[in-house]
Amino acid sequence: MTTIRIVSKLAGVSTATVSRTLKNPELVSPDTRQRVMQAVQSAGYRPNQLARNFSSGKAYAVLVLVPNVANPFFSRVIRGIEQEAQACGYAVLLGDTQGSVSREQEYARMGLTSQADGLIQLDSRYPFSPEDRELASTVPFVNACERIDEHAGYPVVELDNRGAARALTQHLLDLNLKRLAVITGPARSPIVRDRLAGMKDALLGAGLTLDAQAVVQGDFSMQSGHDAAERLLQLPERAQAIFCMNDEMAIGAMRCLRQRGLRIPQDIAIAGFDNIEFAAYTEPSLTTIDQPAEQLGRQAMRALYQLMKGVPLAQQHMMLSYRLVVRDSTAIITDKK
Amino acid sequence: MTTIRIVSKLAGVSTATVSRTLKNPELVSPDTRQRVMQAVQSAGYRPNQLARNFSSGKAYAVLVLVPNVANPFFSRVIRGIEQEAQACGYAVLLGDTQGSVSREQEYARMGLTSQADGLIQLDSRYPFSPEDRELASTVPFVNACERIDEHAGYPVVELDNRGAARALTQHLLDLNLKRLAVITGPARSPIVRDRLAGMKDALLGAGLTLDAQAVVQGDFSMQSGHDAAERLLQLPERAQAIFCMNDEMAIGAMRCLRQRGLRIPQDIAIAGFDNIEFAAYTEPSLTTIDQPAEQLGRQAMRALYQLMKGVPLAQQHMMLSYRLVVRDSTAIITDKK
DNA sequence: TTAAATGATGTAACCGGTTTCATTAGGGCT
DNA sequence: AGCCCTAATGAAACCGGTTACATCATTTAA
Repeated sequence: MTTIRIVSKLAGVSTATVSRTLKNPELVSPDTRQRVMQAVQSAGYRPNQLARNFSSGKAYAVLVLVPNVANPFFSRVIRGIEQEAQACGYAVLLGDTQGSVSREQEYARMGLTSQADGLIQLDSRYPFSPEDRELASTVPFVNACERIDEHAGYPVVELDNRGAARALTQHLLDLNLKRLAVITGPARSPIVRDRLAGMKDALLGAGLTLDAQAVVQGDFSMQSGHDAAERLLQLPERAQAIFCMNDEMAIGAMRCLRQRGLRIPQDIAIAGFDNIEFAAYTEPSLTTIDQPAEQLGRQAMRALYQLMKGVPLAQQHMMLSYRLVVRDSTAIITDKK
Repeated sequence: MTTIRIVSKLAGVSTATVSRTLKNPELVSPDTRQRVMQAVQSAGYRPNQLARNFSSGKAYAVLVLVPNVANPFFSRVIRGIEQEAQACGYAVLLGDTQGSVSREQEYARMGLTSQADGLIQLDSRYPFSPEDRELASTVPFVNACERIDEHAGYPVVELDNRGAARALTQHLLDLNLKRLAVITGPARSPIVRDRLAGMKDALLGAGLTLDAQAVVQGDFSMQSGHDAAERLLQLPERAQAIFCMNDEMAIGAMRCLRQRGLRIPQDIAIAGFDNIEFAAYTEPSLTTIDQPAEQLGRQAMRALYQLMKGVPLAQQHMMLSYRLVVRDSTAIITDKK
């Protein structure tokens, strides 16, 4: 391997000068600069990044913890993170935790060993193991999309989930649909609670309440949406609309409803959340809340970058706004008064 | 930061002994070992991975180049890579190239600067820039899913695309469908050519040929599938079945057909490729070729691991087998003779 | 004319592990 | 007792950059 010493010999200068030529050319006289560049060229020299990192004590890499890269929403968030990271001169280390706490903790350790300069967690858990907590307190950390439960205190970039759920519910109410059902995600998830709260906000405003039986839990998978819809159909009184807490579950639910011969939205309306690309291509197309996934990722990375530079964040809690996307799955004609 | 020297002081031994205790405990006497572990504990010592990497000359990281992480197929492949990498003690660096050659080359450079010990390319291009080629020849490299065009010579892990396309086409022919159309991907892609060849194999076997007009090019996006279907419908004679080279385009095409009031599969059958999760939830559900995406990823990572260890590969060309998944989009009842 | 400031470059320490080689102590054998 | 072998440990080099500090030449200011 060609090292800086070889190049310095070739150019007849010291290693310091070679280093300077490459990093701060303005500190070197023009003709020395030229001689060095010449030597770099002819030797095919590439500064060893490992040595640079070691020397600077930085890895120039951030670790992204995600429960599942194959999830269409998360993968978009990661895309956003990646773009911003690239722009900041950072590489992205991927940590697919598969929802496993131990894998998460194992990955998180990379923050303590300087393998990653910062962490972005897309799940609702503080990733460090209890015994690592104290050391971990100095590791730049940002939480995105999901909010960490517990006693918070971590920077978080998320959607206005409550507001979004409220707006979506209001949309359903505006269609004169009064008996609403909801397919939630895992109960431990703070965003599920936020969205539920938003839904109740809107119902309350209309003088309605949510029947406990009409709240069914899923796990954000299509299959679970399908199963949840099945359970909802067994209730004595059929809901007029189902609000699903992500698009995948809505897609699963829609399939179940169609199999039962129900027409969407005439017999029952459906709404999702996220606005994944497929939502526009379902039959019927899916009304949903658009989450600016890439934006969320970029914003999280930007915040992390601040932290890594040692700049305190202007605000710990960054909330991005949603957009209601009305499509055919709630296309009901009402006579507006 | 706690360093190995601090720990060595604490334990009253040399740094060498601390290092040995952590990496080769059997070289250290039991009571020294205990004393060192004690010191490690009380100091909260974590060996700096940056220093380890530098010292060993390895980054213990592999770079994955992907045109788009948000693609459901690629993200599954990445999942497979990640799992296997984790098992091999390697981290995964994500390089989303967005199809841009320059981003690709910029990332590939990480292989030359020791930031990554190996590369996996999921696109059909050799990622190094022309001036880097010579140096790059020593960088462990594996190509997966897509095959690099040119003068090959790189290890590749891919599906038996030709066989799969042949089987799928045969399935359509068995349903007594004779006028077939196809929505392809970008013409430069070798897998597109392979699949086209497989399709022609089957047609030839049935004494049929593919009408040049019935071959329409897409770009693997849903929108392009929609548009391509539109074009196919404008042909004088309507095809009886459309073979789409991925599921997304099939989904786009299906949407177009339904908008035109055509029934699937009665009026026109549809088949996709990949078997992404959504294929089972479309209306009607989609007949497709199942690609073992995670498998492809794992296999690619395993091959790369071999190369990084310096073990030559038993075979340069690894082909995984497909599985035909018949669903409703080709559910046509035929009277079997 | 001389002191001080500036610019260009070199020397060598440094980052935090790993590892080679040397040294020492202890055990077994003749 | 004397020798050899092995196990345990330490001293120090090393990995390849970066950078603080020293040095020297040249210019500027007084």
